[in-house]
Amino acid sequence: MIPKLRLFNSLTKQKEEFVPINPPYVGMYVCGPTVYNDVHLGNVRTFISFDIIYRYLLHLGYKVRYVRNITDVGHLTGDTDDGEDKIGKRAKLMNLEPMEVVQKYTNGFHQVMDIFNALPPSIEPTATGHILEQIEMIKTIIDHGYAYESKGSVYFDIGKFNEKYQYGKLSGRVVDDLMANTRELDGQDEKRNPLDFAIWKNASSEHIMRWNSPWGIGFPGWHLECSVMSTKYLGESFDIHGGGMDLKFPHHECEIAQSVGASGKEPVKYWLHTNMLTVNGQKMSKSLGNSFLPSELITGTHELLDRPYSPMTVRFFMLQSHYASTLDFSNEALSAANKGYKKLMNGLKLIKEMSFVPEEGVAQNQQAVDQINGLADNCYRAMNDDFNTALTIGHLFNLLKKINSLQTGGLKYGEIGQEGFDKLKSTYLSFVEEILGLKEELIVEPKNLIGILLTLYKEAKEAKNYDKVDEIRSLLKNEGITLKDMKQGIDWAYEE
RNA sequence: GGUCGAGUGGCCGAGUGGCUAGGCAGAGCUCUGCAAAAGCUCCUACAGCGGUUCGAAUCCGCUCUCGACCUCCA
Repeated sequence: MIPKLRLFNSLTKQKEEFVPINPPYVGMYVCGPTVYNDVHLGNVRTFISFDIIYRYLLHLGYKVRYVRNITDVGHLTGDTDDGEDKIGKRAKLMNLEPMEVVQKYTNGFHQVMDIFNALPPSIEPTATGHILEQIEMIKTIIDHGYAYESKGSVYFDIGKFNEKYQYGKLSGRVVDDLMANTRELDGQDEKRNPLDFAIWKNASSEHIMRWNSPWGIGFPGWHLECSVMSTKYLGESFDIHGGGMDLKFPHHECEIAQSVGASGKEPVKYWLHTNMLTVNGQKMSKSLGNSFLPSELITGTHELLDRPYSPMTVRFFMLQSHYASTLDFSNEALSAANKGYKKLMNGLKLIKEMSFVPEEGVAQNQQAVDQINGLADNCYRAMNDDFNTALTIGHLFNLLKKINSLQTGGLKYGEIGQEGFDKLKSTYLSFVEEILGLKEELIVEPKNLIGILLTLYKEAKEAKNYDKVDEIRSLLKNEGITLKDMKQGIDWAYEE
């Protein structure tokens, strides 16, 4: 008996059985990137974590609508209200339209997701594409009495909200404590309470990204888009909301407040938070200057790297830890992951080519069959326990031993029988490829392989081994490659 | 300062009361034209101190160390 899927709900701080609101449909919303510059590996980790969750839910047969937004409204660069926003600033710097900046980094983000083999979400809405809906939600929140206008901006009224609801319950904050700890910030005089946050912000003259609204020209608050787009595509209450730990407060807290303020309903059943990727024990972040870009990793050009690492190596490395644990990024750990990943891939290559061979006179080895079945169950058990990919991989390595033993003859096909073999093959394939999203990376360049064949061709020719010469020529011709014996030497061309 | 989390063998990293996690590195063996791969075996740890318990890495308390959030951040 394999226990059902359970996941750690940040809201209740407990592992709970996963029961969708409206099975077999599952709504999942994940906070996507702000596209004002390149995503780094810390960002990638979160998206890979949710990719696994998405893939596993699909594998279990759920009809998942996975919504991941693109934040393309520029939000303020710091805690001072100087009117400058990240995308606008970048646009000025690069002499581009803000939407060019947005497009550039959105494209880059998609490329990165692709090389790490993350499935695209079902819907990828943008904040700028939902300005009208955001204005509508602001109106509703104002109507409900949880927001007020002040000097062309609209603020969420935490004091009012907290009379009926509990602001801070997700991140464990207490409003009174927060009040005692607030700092002096610009623009606070517009607010009734320092904790109040902007859901619409009046645009200063230098602010490029701006829209008309009932409160004047401005732009929506950062937290609002997620409430709006999750509601639009998943409903007022949906199953899973995910994001990095660092978004828990204030972003997700504000999201809850806005959604509750608008609909009166609890928006999210299960909150999932991924932990940080660290470097030497410290959170990877741009401001600390310790972040790695995917491109620096693949080319090995980052100063902290002593060699390049492939995207799948990194994906595997990340899956060897649990999504809710911090993971430290280092050369040693990556090198170890690289070898482990290749070992797993060699198994994948083998099992794909293997098929059951009936053997006469070989007795079934019940222990081996039980081991295979047990390991297959363990893979599900591990994934069902809050998506424990690290443990799943451990079980896969044990299954791999069976595959290798079959290959070398240490274990006979007859011993495990057709059923045992099928179980081994289907489990390994579906967990490695479909669920963990790991794929083989053929690292050789086809042109280099052709070069090797040309060398053999040349040697055969020099040895006057014309049968071999003809064979090589004919084999290459089958692949659409013509050999050219010229005075200057041997070369090849695409067959015309 | 407030809130929360973490400290596991040479390294990474699972594990929440008793049962071999796993990977990498290291040692030995088998196989082998060479080389590799693979298989088998070994190395069996839980920050410190106390407590609960028949039994604790796992629960409780204290101490030390580290980190995250409290401001944009995956």
